[in-house]
Amino acid sequence: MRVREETDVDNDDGPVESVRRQRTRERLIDSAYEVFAEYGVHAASVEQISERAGFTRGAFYSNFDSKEELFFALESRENALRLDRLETGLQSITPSLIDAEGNYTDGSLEALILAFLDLQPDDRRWCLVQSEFRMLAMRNAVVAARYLEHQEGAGRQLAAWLDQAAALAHLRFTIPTPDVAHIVVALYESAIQTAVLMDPDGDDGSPRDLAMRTLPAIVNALTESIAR
Amino acid sequence: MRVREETDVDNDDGPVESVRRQRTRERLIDSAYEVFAEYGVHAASVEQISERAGFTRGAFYSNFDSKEELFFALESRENALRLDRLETGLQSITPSLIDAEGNYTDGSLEALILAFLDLQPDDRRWCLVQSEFRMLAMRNAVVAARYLEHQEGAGRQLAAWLDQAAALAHLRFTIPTPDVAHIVVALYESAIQTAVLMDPDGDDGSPRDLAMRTLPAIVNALTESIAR
DNA sequence: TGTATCCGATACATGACTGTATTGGATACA
DNA sequence: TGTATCCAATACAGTCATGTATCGGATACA
Repeated sequence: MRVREETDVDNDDGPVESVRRQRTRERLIDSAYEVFAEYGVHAASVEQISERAGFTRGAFYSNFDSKEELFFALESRENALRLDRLETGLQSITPSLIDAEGNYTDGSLEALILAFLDLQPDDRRWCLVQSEFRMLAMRNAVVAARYLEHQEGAGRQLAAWLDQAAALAHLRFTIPTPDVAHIVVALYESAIQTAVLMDPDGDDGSPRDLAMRTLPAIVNALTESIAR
Repeated sequence: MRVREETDVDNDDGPVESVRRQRTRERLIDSAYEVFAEYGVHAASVEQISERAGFTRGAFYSNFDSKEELFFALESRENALRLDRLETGLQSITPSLIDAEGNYTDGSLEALILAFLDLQPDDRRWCLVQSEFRMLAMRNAVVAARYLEHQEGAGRQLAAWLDQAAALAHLRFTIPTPDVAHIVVALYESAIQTAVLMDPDGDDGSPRDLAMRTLPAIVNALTESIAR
């Protein structure tokens, strides 16, 4: 039976996990991120992933039961990270809507949308991995539930922020805010995908033109000012 | 050397092709449509595809060089078919914008958008296969060129129709029409994907709610009436 | 009906990936 | 420094898919 080591860290999932083991897992997940993006989940082999992480398959099977489990671990880690970033990012750009005297700056909702778009690191890798996850979800109800849950979480967060920003600007949306959030997300994702398609090697964040051009216009068109 | 048979059909690609061979190819493509949608291009095996078509792998390798070639043949066939359907569909719904006396019916642009959405057979299978193709394209520049070419073709067609419909209704778009077309396509595809995610087995065409709800509102918000 | 050609079926060789069972080096701690 | 435990490396067996080379039945046509 395993005896607890002093360096062990108990973070509530599973009984106990050594730091060494945690590091190995992290490196495997990092590697999986690259390999999955490059070849796809199905085409990637356990050996490729292990090798790129500097291990053999032995290490892999000592830490994960299957390639799919590793993929889910990758998704969990990245989703949590991005949700965090979204939250802090939205908080950081909201204040720019009102100036020092507490007056809202007219027409700046569009500017906020642009700021929001700039928050998103449009990582080619993330787009690919996310697309893989969506495909998996479209064929498996359990995975779909996971996918939709995260998607809705992000959507709610964005909707809440949109409501707050609109209120500050004395505006209101002419369609339900959650729908606006969905539109923003859908157009943003479509734009990222198109960017990846047009420039498969580009890691620069520039070619999100479509979303940058159209989203502010749409959001603007979908608001009306509140009589106060 | 092959001697031309009377039943042969020469349709300009490749020298000559017997009807028997054509039928075999069609059946293999039909089968591939199902199997690719069910398991994905990579997970599907040549044997699965051949078997479901009622052949062995011998037939497959006699007709295609690789699984990928078969996939491209499938895409070509379906893309052509759908582009055709889109064209005739758009033509058939435009006249409903003006009544017998030649007067345009007010506010019916939204109705046309709804009619357009109803045109699209939101096939779960097609969504899956198309997603597979997009993924392949995101990893391969040659495939990407193919994908974008078709996408732009459909976009141009839709944009032209939007312009025509707007003109009949004495409206104009406040952003470039191609952008409007992109928005329509992006939101529509997003809605289909969500529908597949929420109901993996459903073949009924109902849950495109998001697109149905929001697109008319967006298109309406992005138009202004022309002074005449 | 006879025969040449076509085309799909069959058999085989090969390679790749998986998962497990075991080993040996590294690590933590007295 | 000694020792128990851990964890990744290694070796191995088994499965599955691929692609090719060959065979034999079906088809077209005289």
